[in-house]
Amino acid sequence: MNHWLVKSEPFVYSWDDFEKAGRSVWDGVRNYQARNNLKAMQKGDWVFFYHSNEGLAVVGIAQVDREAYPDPTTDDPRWVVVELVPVQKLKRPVSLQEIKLDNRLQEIALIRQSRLSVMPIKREEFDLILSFSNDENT
DNA sequence: GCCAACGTTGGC
DNA sequence: GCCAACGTTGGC
Repeated sequence: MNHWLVKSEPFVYSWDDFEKAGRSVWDGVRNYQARNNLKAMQKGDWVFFYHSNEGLAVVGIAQVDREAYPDPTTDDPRWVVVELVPVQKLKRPVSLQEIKLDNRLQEIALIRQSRLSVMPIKREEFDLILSFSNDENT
């Protein structure tokens, strides 16, 4: 069981769009590192849904429902997609700022490698961010 | 809107 | 195989 974080620009595809649709084919990834992460996803893995550019926060939890297969939006065989389903919206969004402020989260790719759009995240980091969202005071 | 970081491309 | 030029992403 692995944990991941994917980014989406909310004015292109937001958590609400995702929830409304009930499922998403995660296409358009054109970066090898991100692609390799997509390929490593297994059905049932947990995935944080992060709003980039606007919002700048983790907003919800998704789950991998279908593992990598060729990206139907291109003939190029190098690229793949996975299918995600929404699990639940976070009680409150956890902002990038908060993540940056916590010593225990300094190693996550969201900070270290800000341009990567699909990244692995450690279980402890996942749990910590999740605990932030359940804490009204932060 | 700007710019830093980083990936990709192409000339040599 | 190196590196300059260029494009893209994403935070600020």
